[in-house]
Amino acid sequence: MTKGCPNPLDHRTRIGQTRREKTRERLCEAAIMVFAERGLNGTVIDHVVRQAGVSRGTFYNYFDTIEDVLDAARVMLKRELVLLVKDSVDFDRPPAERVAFGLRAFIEVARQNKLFLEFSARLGHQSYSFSNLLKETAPGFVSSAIEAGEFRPIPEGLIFDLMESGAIAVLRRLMDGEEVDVAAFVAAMLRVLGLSYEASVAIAALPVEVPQPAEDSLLLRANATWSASH
Amino acid sequence: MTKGCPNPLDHRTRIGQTRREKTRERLCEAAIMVFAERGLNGTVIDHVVRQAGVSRGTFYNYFDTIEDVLDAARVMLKRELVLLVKDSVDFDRPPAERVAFGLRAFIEVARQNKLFLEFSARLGHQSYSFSNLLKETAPGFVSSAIEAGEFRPIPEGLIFDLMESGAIAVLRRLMDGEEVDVAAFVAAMLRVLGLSYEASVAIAALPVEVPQPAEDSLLLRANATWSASH
Amino acid sequence: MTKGCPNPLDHRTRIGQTRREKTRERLCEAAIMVFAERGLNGTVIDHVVRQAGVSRGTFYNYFDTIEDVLDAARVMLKRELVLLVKDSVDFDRPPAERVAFGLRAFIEVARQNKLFLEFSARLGHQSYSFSNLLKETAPGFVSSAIEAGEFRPIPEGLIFDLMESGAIAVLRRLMDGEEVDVAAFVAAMLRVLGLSYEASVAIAALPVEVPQPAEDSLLLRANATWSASH
Amino acid sequence: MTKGCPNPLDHRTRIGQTRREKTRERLCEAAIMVFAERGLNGTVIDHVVRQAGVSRGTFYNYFDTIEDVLDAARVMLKRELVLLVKDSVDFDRPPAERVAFGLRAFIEVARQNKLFLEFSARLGHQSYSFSNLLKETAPGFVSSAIEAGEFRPIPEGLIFDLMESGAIAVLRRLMDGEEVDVAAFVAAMLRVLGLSYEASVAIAALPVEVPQPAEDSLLLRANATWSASH
DNA sequence: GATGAATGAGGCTTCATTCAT
DNA sequence: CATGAATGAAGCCTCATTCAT
Repeated sequence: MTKGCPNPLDHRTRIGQTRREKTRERLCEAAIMVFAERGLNGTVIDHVVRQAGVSRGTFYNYFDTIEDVLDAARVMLKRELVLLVKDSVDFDRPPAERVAFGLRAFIEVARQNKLFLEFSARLGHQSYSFSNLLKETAPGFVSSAIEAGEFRPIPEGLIFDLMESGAIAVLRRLMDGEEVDVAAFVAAMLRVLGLSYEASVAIAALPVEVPQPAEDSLLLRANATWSASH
Repeated sequence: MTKGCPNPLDHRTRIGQTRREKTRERLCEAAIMVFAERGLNGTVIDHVVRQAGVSRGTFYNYFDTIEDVLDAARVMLKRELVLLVKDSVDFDRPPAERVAFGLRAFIEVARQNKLFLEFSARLGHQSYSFSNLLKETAPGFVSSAIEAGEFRPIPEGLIFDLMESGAIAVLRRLMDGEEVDVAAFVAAMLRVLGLSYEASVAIAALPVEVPQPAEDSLLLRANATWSASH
Repeated sequence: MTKGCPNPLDHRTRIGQTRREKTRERLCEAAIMVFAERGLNGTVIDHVVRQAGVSRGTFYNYFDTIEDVLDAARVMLKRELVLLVKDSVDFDRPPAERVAFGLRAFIEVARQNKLFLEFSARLGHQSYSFSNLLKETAPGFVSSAIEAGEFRPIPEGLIFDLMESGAIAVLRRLMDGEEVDVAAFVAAMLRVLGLSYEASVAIAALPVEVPQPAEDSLLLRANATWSASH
Repeated sequence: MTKGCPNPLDHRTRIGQTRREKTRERLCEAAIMVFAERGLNGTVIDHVVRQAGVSRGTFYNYFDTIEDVLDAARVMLKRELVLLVKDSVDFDRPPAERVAFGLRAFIEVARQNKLFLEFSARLGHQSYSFSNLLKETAPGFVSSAIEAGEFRPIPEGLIFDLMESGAIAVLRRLMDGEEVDVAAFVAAMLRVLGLSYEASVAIAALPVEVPQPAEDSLLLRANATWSASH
């Protein structure tokens, strides 16, 4: 209550927590870069701490295993991606278009963000996964569309699995530098959902606006740091 | 001692090669079992040689790295699978049915052979892969069907990727003990190829005969040994 | 605010010293509990500061090493024990009875105070030691009794060593939950001092009143806290 | 069965086992030296392997922890000591003399073998222990003597504990370079067993022949190596 | 060829200690 | 004084690889 001299303990605590949070983020960012480059199995704690510029001991103040930091990194990435993809989808459009835009937005973000591409492709289904993203972005979305007669019946778990595993297969090709017909992939998924061949191709061909990550986003910052050294 | 064996060196050589081949197979079999249980990263050479009942040094007489023995094991498995799946497909049937039968045969073999299921699901796209299998079983098969108007246009690489990644996703669910609607998966793939929803569902529902591996096949022998200890 | 406190600096200093002393005691108490549980080698500074509820850095304001805090704790315990055992010994009794009472009082205190038992048994001869206690309680006591013809000649150092090492062996058995014939131990020590078998057994069998630690003693407080979590 | 060419496998196996046993002994010997110098807690695996002149990895081919090698070393030492002390005791002598000779032999061996002294004193009751030695050398020996009326009643466990803890206290004094009246200690133990003061002193004063370890004994070899570097 | 003991680089983990706030 | 984040030395342990028999 004393003006001009708030509880010094609180102050110290706040400072400490801020610093703590910052270090944690540095570790996650570093982990993303290392994972992107070496995959989960090629990554050891030493790589991460060196990339983060902290000491080995510091790592253990925040995580117990290399998997733990991957989990944390995944969560951070996912948070940003959900926002990003959500932005790119117009909720007034019919379900098929929303699926098409979401898938393409996801792939385009990866295509334009090499770090993210490597991370997602390499980590495969262990990484942030599209199906989870879809579930979080729009839970029950497919089911309702099926009930509404927009899609034909298919188990929701299956369509999520196919989208995720398919998207990762696409990213893997992109990472290897191969040409990929993204529209064909999107159209295929739409047919899985019951659309006719013609409709699937038409909707998959609609122009899509690729969402741009915010200037200060983890995605952009990490990509910048990472690209600098490649 | 052997009548009609003029050159003892030849004999010894032949005997030696037989023994050599047998040891190699033992190592591969052992590797499959260990990989099925622990995945690629959990597996170390010691596990394999102990399972095979040979000495550590012997391993290096046949392979250089743990990946090498995995490769060899993959090849052996694939050889058996190609035969198995080929058997189950009647080449007089229309392409859609052949795709449906092939996919289902593959999944059913895995469902009935726990060792193979674990191996394929765990190794994921690193394992023997379905798309490779498809390519080897019937190269150009999809393209011709497209040209013949049986399927609608789609890049051959893409459809292979989707089938492989989708099939592995299915196996992973099976391995986790989840219920999987295999027919729905097969129907989805048929729609990707351009069939109508009704046709896809109808063909996916056709009864399929699961091919049985030969008594002395690697698949069956290894599965028996492995199941004995689980 | 305090009436009759002319020099605020003195006041602050005094307050500070009080606080300082209290923190020091908290650390010692905590150390005793941790040592009792994990022994010297299993104990790390972190355990102690967490038990004491202070920060890691604070530890270094009071001690340099983990051994230092053990030393301090030992001193505190010993101070209390000397008083306790002294109370239980009637100085008008003959030397043999005083030895018997002292030994039994010591062992009974440990028997009734689980924390102290674990601490003493685990730390062994590194802990507060009985021979030191004896020396401090009654220096020269044995020598005089020998000169007075109450005991038979034996090097004072040796008898102290035997009592200490023997008592700790007894405590160790108690800690392991074994039955221990304390009277037999006491009688044995009396025979070492030259008493006849019959006399030793008779005196060791005399009823002894176990001294009770004061309500606010370190012994009782720490034991309470510690017992609460076991 | 073939003369002149016994099974080569057997031969190799035998060679291997011999080598294996030798390395194991080297590690134990090394461990004894290191423990003697630094105690259990000051000893780390690196010290032992360096002393043994083998690689770090080799250690793990034989033991899992530093405690394990201590156990093994204890067993080896004990085996030698049992023989040594047994030799020094004339089984025709009365029980009191046998106890006296055994105790003195043990202490004299330690006094003349610096390595063994340090090892026993430092490891304390964790080390090879006298009471175990006594139990193994002559199980039930004390009980029978009590029944025969040679000693007075005392729990066997207690007398063993007192002898062990007392002997170690004596060794500790010796290690610290203090003068120790070994005869007084032995006499004390005899009085514990019920002998009169005069008898105890008389028997403890009997001349004792110190047993000499065999030339190729672990005790002598290790002591030589160790003394060379002190 | 087969064997398995020995090796040592590489990664993991703990914990005493420092120091800015 | 108290705090706790950061540090890095020190020890632990695994495992691919070599090599004498």
